[in-house]
Amino acid sequence: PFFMVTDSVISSVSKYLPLEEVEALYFSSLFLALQVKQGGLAEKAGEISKGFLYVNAGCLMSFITDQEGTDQVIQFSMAGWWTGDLNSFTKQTPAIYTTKALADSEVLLLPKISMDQLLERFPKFERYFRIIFQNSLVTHQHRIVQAFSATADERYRNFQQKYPSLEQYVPLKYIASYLGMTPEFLSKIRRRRAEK
Amino acid sequence: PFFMVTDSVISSVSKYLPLEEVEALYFSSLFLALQVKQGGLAEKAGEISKGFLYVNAGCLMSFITDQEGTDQVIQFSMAGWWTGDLNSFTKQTPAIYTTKALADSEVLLLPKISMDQLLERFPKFERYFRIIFQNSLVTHQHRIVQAFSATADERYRNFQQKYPSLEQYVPLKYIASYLGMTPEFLSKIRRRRAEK
DNA sequence: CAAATTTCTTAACCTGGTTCAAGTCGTCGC
DNA sequence: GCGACGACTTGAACCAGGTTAAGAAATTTG
Repeated sequence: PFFMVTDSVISSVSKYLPLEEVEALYFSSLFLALQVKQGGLAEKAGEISKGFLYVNAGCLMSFITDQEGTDQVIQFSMAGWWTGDLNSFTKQTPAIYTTKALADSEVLLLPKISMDQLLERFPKFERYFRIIFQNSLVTHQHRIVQAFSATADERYRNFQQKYPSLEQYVPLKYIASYLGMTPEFLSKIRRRRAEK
Repeated sequence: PFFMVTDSVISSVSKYLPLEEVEALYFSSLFLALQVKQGGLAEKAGEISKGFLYVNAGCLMSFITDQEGTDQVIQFSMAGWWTGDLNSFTKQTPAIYTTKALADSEVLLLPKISMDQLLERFPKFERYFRIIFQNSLVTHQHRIVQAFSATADERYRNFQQKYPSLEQYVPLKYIASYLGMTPEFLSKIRRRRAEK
């Protein structure tokens, strides 16, 4: 093919390791491209993860639905990020997260078996995933610190700074949930700010 | 030597990859064993991480000291766990966490250069760290969900269930901090429970 | 063992954030 | 083009958890 749907993942990997053409081709062949319409689901809570998800285009979010039926947003995933229920993927147990498209999106699905095969055949990819997970871990640690020590207002400010693009097309109620507050309170914060 | 201080890390690695003797020996040689007395520091905020830390014996905790001088506990680390300021280690920038021994402890320090050398010489170790980080990421995700959706009481319950051993020798005020509440409130929870 | 310091608890009061209920606005299907 | 639904806001009552200050236990120190 003259242009491939997997261009973006390949260049993401190439940032950390030089790839031979065979490796790149084999890697590419493992993915399944999925078109997910806005509002559509890439992964459902209760089902076993079909694969680790790379966001090629668009924007998704993962959330948990608790006993009372309220959604708790865990993360937003933009183009170039990996997403999905990592625990379900790793252990092939039912997922607790649902991953939903916030805009029409293209997702590349890397099935568990394929990833296992990849790592066996070309162990150098271990390095790529090691780095991805290591970086993600640092981000998660920061988020825990923030969750406990920052006020709702500070959390919102940091969010805006970190993801300026997101606010435009993600409904505020999801942002509120991601930041651990009610939509009503986020609304109050916004008004307080507008007044000054 | 007839018995080595690095036995425990090696067996941790062996859980995920079979090691040849040369590899094990080389790996062992990279560590620096540190004895840290109760209350002593393995790593200081403001200084650049001297290495990634493996807890061989004892128990430590990592915390941030904020502007007002209050400590916010990020994590406890028991024997067999890795700890330290991962961001400082990775990028060799000043640490924001301080890591302190809660009991007399033995810590194995793996300097950044040594880890880089290790991964270059024996790339199979990438796999070990990939798995370690991947698992840790799952744990961190769960903690974020909890931070936002569980009450103080629930968080304390989960903590007791997950780390039954810790409560005995960690001061309650640190547990309170780790769980994102004040020591006074934790005290209140404990009394409410005792009454029923 | 007594003094000093740290940890833990108690209680009164305060506040950031939630809940609930109502109302406005945009937008989408028909 | 209007009915209906979802997104956002407003306000009032309420509550989980924080703050402050003081005292009781426990632990360390001399």
